[in-house]
Amino acid sequence: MEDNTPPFNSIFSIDCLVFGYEAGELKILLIERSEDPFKDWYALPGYIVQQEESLDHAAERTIFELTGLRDLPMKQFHTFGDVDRHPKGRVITVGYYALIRINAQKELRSISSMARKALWHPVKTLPKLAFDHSDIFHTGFAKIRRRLTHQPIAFDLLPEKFTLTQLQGLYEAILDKKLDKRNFRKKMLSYGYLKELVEKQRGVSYRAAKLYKFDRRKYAKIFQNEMGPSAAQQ
Amino acid sequence: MEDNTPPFNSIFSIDCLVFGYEAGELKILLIERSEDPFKDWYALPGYIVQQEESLDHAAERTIFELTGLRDLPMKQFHTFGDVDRHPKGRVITVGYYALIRINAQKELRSISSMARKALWHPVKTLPKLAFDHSDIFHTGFAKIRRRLTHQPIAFDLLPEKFTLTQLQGLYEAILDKKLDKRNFRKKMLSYGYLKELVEKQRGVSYRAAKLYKFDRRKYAKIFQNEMGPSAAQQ
DNA sequence: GCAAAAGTGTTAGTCCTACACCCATGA
DNA sequence: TCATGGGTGTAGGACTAACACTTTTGC
Repeated sequence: MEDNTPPFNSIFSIDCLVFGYEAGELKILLIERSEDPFKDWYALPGYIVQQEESLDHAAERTIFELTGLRDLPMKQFHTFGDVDRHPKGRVITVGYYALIRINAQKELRSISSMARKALWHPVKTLPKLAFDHSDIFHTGFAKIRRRLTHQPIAFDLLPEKFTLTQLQGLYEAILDKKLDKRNFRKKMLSYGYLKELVEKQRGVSYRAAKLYKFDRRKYAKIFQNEMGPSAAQQ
Repeated sequence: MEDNTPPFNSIFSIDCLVFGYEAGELKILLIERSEDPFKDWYALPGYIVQQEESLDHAAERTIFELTGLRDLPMKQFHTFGDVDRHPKGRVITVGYYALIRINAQKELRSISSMARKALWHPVKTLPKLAFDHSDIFHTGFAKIRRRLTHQPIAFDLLPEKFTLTQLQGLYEAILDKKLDKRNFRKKMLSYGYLKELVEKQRGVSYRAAKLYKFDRRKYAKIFQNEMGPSAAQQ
């Protein structure tokens, strides 16, 4: 790692875990760094927080600039402040996560001059990341896994209309274990916030499955007290 | 609020929620500010994070300087970074909490020149706090309430030896609701991490209750997977 | 002996888990 | 007609919630 830029004093930044789900796999958005330190390494997309900008805003801006998506429910999960986490100076970073629908059509933009490109990478086979980004990933992913059981965050990853089997596949990908089909369906439907559509799956060479929608309105009514991150945005 | 000190640029700080339990009440450590802004207001004890100091270290230092207690399990819970949360400049602050045993003998020291004194204040009747400290309090307290049901954090607040009724009183103080005596005892004992002592309560004018200890070793064995904050320190 | 808290079981309802077969569809 | 996933019910065990009386102790 060569480095000839001058050192700096304290700054803060945000780093984002952006999860997506594609081809039955859970993926995360990474950038490939084009500058030292950690030139050519993969890293989490991150940004320095600007003087007149809240943390939440910085996180949303990062996602927007990478994916073109606005108003995503970004959630803070932990702040990393070890003295030596950045070789060039003191950087305290706030970890955020978002769960989004991958839009295969839309091209990813590089987030800054530091990044050669951005890409979706399966979480199952993540390489070592720059800085302490591997730690950040593990901390955040563990949090999401715990949250999944209590809050309806999975729907942010799926297309608007989905089958119960797709939903189950997603749960299995996040929790990394097989679930029982009958129990899973019973439980999901018992929550009462899935809306069954008349529309069915099309273009499959087997019995077409019913499609469902996540009904935010119903969810909010049912769980008025313990608001989930998805519900929080309305 | 008068203020004639010069403004500053970005700095980071930590603010601590230090909980204690005394006389059947849940209390929190506050300082009374002796300087503008928010002169004479109550505030959370907080500190600026020094250049060569990790966030965790700054939090532990704060507690040590106020209470003389070392090596407490300080836990980060959220970071607050709104642009205008401090009238004198940009201050991003990381919220930490700790649960400790109040030692009535030991006098509290003021944490800095900014604070006239430090005191234990019941959480039930908290006044408005300086800056956004009321928000910080509510966010952190909500987190602890949720955590209490899953993790054995209550024992940090009690004396080493305690009765089941004392333990129940503490749970009731934190959750702010009455619990059923028989069910509470059954459940607590079923966890298997309470050690019954031969020693009994003394000096009470009614049937003396059995004393118990929280057995960290047993707890760690039973819940090797999902480590709690108390277990984390060994 | 009285006041005050300690201590103790059972029942009904709910939730969780494990488990296997027939159905509808397109190729 | 076959391959593929879609869709369905039950029974046993575990956990939860509700509920009231007797025991021990110090004064």
